[in-house]
Amino acid sequence: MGSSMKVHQFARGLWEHEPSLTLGCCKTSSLLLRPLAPKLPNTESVTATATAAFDLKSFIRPDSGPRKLGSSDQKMEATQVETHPGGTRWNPTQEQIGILEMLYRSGMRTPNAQQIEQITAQLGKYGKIEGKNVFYWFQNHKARERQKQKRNSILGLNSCPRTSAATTTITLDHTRGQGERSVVEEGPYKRKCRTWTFEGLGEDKRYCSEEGDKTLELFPLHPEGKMKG
Amino acid sequence: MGSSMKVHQFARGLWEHEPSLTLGCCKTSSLLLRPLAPKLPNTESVTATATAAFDLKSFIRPDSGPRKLGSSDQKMEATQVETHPGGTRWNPTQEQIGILEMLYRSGMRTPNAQQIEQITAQLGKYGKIEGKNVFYWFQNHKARERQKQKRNSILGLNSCPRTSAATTTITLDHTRGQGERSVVEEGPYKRKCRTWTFEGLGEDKRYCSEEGDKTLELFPLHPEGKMKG
DNA sequence: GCAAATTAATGATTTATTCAAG
DNA sequence: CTTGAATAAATCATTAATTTGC
Repeated sequence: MGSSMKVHQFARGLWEHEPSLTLGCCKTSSLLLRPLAPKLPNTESVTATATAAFDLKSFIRPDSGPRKLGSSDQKMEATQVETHPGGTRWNPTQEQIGILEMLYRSGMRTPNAQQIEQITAQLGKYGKIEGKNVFYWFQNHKARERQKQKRNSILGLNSCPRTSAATTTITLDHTRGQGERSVVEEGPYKRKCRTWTFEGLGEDKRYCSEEGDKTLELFPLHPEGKMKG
Repeated sequence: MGSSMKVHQFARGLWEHEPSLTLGCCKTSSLLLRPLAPKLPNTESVTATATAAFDLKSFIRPDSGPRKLGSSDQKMEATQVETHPGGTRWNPTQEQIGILEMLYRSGMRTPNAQQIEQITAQLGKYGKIEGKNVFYWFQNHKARERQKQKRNSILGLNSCPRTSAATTTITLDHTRGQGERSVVEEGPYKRKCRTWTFEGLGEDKRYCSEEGDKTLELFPLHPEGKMKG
């Protein structure tokens, strides 16, 4: 709402070729952040006051900006390419796919971090792979199996009464600890239950102090910030 | 490519009370995987062959498994509970919200891993917080601002012609290096462009060897497997 | 036989929905 | 009712297949 205040203008130049940046302060008392704005009253309307020095700039950092076309000399950034031979995206090997499908057929659908770690470790023996690849694979495979099934149920609604015999989808229990299911999840988008009741379970600390800062450890996506070296 | 070779057998152990499973072959020539099924013609029909020994069992690991009812002795896996004092979900402080809104108003929408890391580090000074909280906050805030706006455009379609003046959503460029936008993203679900074409960009190695194994570093969600200490 | 041009798959993201804690 | 968390659906954008012209 209110907000008024201007936001820094930033050099439009667009990051890319190191835009002097000047990230506001930094240097001295970097990070003021106004330790304790009493209440920061009525919701947003953030009045520009409050909040803090802090300079978004230090965050924003567009990273791999636009680039679309032009930009001609790209400097290449080169050399970092290292391995990463031809592809940008994961290109699974037959072994990897085989194992993943096996897991899928055995009923696994949305492996948790721990499982993904293990799977990734194993699949890594057959080719380059990252945890997110495993995650995405399950997401996509699940979704595509679903739509494939929907298609079939619409088109062949009559033929093939039952006895599909093949692929019965073993369905063990990884799914989500449901009691039921076992029939190849179909139906009109039914959710089983999501949160896994893992009340206990690590999750300790993480007061976000300076240290390990594993916060980033396992959260979302966005490959750009691969944090690299 | 080919690779073939075997996968270690793993100690069955876990898997609760190992359900015979017998996922197809296993045992002898573990991991045949049919190095190169010429075409694997008509889609699925997975035939059960292929795939491999490898023992899902070692992966699956029901973790927080079913639990819902029955299943009685769960072995508990216990001890992992650790801290995780009173709350299950992030409870942002005023400072944190203020900063996040500031960033949001400045145009940030989907911060990448690096940005999230920084933001988390900062916000951590005002209270417990994890990277995923930041991520989710942006996701939700964006979505909700959008629907709020949709509501408004439908309801007040007439009143308040334009000149909303307030919050213009500065929109710098973090968003995604677009050229346009700047008008408060609205409209009927319009996408701007996504992939950043950052061909170069670190991303080096990660052949998933044994070492660092940062694979898990930044991938999806699923808090249970917090991997903890 | 190949390589450009198409098309089919499918990896990676983003948006929309849903759930549930507070 | 608000909103953190998570999942599903919709999209994009590459990559491999496949086709086509020479």
